[in-house]
Amino acid sequence: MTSSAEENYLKAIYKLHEKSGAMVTTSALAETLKVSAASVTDFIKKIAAKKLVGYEKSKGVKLTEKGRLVAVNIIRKHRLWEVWLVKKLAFKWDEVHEIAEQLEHVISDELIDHLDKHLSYPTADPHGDLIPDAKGQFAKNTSKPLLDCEAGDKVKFIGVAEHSNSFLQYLTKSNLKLGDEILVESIEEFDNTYSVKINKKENKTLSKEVVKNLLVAAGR
Amino acid sequence: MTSSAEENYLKAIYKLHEKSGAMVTTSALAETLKVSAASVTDFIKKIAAKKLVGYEKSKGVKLTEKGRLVAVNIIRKHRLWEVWLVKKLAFKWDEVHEIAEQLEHVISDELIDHLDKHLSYPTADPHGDLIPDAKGQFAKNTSKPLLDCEAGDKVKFIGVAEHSNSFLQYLTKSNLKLGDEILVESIEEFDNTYSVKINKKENKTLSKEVVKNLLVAAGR
DNA sequence: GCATAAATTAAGGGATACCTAATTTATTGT
DNA sequence: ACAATAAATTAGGTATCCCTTAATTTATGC
Repeated sequence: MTSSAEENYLKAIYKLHEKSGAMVTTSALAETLKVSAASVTDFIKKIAAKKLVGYEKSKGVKLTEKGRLVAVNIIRKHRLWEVWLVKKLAFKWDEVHEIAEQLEHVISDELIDHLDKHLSYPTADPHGDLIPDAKGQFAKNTSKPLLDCEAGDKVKFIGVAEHSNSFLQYLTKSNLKLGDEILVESIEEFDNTYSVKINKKENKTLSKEVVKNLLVAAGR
Repeated sequence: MTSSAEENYLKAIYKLHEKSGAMVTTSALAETLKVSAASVTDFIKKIAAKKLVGYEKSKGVKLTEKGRLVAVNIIRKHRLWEVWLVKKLAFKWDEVHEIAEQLEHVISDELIDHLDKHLSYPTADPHGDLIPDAKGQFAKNTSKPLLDCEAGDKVKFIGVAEHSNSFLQYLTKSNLKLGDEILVESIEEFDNTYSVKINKKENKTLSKEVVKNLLVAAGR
């Protein structure tokens, strides 16, 4: 049995590791989970005793295979619920995170299997984040930031690297949606502002901040 | 804010009151919630302090209007989730209770509103139990036990008075579903066994135990 | 190697929901 | 009416969970 708190710690460790590739530090966890470092050390000892993480004192933690499975399963549930909320319940992509945060802790593998089927086995959530399969496997990630593109590139908008409501709402307001085709017409070298054409129609200028957080795949 | 435990107490009080019409006793609650009577007395004091129940020492409790709203809202959520599980996720009617028991505690009125709409505002759950509206109002209950019918009556099977898996599975095995037409052909006076015809086709013999728990409405 | 930052230990707090045992209060049969 | 019995309450805890501050130890950067 894993409690919600445990699941949240494991999820946080997974995501922090994903970002840095290294062992996850106590302070990073304290920061993301909004608790004191002492609480983190405490809690880590508990989940280490359960073999969910490997812990090297003063160095940090990393997930064991067992812990990784729990974390990935929570991520799977979270993302499937988000798909459901958007696709079936007509929520906006900036409205689903908090609700999915609760739904992800509901226990029933059967439920998730049925939900997965009901949604026709989606591979990405409404923000383009990949959904691992029931065995914890992710499809290969083919996305890169639009910032890595050059003038002349024609790509497809498939995800966001930043999930804040304000960014999501900015995109909505700008009428940018997953699936849109983006043609890079020119890049201002001075400030990395991108001039792009969306879906062969609309011209837009995107700041570096935005371009950094738009994830795209080679268009075709 | 109400915790899951509180919600479960309120729901239990609601249902026990519904059954007996009287104040709900400590021992009845202890029995349904599988805790000691002392724990119930303890807990009751807490929810009484929150004005969720009226408490008369040694007499019992009843819901205040505030408590009734919380209870009815939980019942609403539970039943809507059950509808969803059966209608959209293809669960059987004997598989949904435990899952709904978890989902009912997820907090978000918006979520429930959207779910309600997604399901086209159902008025009954998969067992025929009425679903209160967002204001806590139930439609008028028109059902009665088949036991109250007489030979010659033609009625419609619209609910069950007993929710155990074994009874639900018995009905499934017997190919009896909500919506079926039941014509009472004869009643054995000795043991209250009913001979009925289902959907103008199939003849069945139903024991008193079964007949007591089949809820029907005047057919037409 | 020392100053600073990060992590850990020690000691404990508060919330939640539960328990047993002892006692009090109600109910019921005669 | 009252003794016997059943129901409810009080007293006095326990366990778990997850969190805290303060003090100390361990690592790291210059």
